[in-house]
Amino acid sequence: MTILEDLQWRGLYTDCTALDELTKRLADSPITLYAGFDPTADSLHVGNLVPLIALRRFQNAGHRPIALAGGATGSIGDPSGKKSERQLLTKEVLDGNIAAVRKQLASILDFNETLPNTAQLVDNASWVGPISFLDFLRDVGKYFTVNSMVAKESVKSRLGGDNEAGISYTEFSYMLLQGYDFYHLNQAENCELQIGGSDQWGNITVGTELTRKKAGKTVYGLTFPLITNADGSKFGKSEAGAVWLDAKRTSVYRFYQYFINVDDRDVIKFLKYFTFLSHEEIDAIEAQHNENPGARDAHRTLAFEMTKLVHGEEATQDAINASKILFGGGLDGISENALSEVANEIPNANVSTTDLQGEGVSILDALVSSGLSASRKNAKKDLQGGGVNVNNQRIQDPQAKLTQADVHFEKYILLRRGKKNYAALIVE
RNA sequence: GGUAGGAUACUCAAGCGGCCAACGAGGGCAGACUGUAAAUCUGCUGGGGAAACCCUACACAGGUUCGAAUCCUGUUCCUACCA
Repeated sequence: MTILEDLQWRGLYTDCTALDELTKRLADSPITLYAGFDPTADSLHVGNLVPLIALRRFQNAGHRPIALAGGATGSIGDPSGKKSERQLLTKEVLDGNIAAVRKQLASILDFNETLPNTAQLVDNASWVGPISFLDFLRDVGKYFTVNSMVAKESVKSRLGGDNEAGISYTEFSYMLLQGYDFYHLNQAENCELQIGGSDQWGNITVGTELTRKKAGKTVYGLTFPLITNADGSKFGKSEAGAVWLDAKRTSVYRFYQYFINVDDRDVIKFLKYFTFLSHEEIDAIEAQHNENPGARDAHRTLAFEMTKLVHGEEATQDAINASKILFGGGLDGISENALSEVANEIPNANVSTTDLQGEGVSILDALVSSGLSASRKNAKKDLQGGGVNVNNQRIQDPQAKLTQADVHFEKYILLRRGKKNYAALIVE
């Protein structure tokens, strides 16, 4: 099965600039391809994984992937899929973001230099930066009519009668920069294919056009569908915000839990999108899932594979162990080791022994300091609604105090809000 | 530049000078049912307080009034029509 057939089977194919030609080209010999990542934050999030993993799929198939960190394009702001103008990032923020994102790109792709198709990281600021505005207008701008640019979806949606948000000249120019990247990579690295989400179609075709017009060469564009959740919510967002790849922003435990909680209707789709499992393996999981969805085997596999890919095997095992304990029943008979492991995986806060003695610590304060509730007021409502558990026992009295009696192994108190939000108080 | 209209909580959106911490919808959170799923039903959704109640909020700054999200003045920003 070819790489394109694999992508199609996985539902990762939306469009291609010239499918038949690309199919032939890929069959012919290894190709160099790239995908771009704009450093809009100091970490990638799970939504960025599709193109990144796709690069890896190509690499596994013998092709040479280039991950582009958009130091230049990121400073402009991509209008694609945005309803309004974006806030520009400062140079310092951008530099910090690029450094952080680079590391994450590097963890998914194989940078082993002994490979003939070792991955490569580039920053478009290195070639866009030196170009003068005048040169850019003459060498790139000249190849495009405003008419065709205005017709792109990313621009059109900002010009429509109802949407008066408008678009700045800066963001309008974004597509030219991205198009120039493709041309540059074709010249410098013989890159012949750009991949990206379907919202990137317009930007990608600017690149294929520019390369054809300027260099007389045919290069290809390939897009994936945008990931959607069955319930209409945004993929990659949890109640705590985006699900980041950086463990400091989204703990490994939370990352694992995000995938455990995926809607049944999405789980097989996501296995295809995100994992490197074979078709046979996925088919088997799907059969099992349809047979007995309550077993949640598909979810467990998805969460395991994803967490392992991003955070490594060891951290994943810790997250799984913590999940087993927290969702496996009561705390009775739990060992000190197990509890301590759990306490370190989930959000935690400290309390002092002296505070627990005598009067004790107000349950409300504990909920707030552990981050489970936004305010005392809120904590009270959670409490009265029956959503708060201490050591897995429901507490409803807002006056309740935590004392030494609640402490396990002289060190831990386990708090829970709702069904799945845990936090640990660590006594010191 | 002229004229008219608008700015309300996460979003949309209602709001008679007192009964407005502000209708309703969506979203979110929680409870029940479940499988850490979906659907459904119920409650909650500014902060402090055990509570009575207090504080902060309806673009910003002032004013009228016993009392303002609601009336007046100025400012800023948006929108439509005209130029």
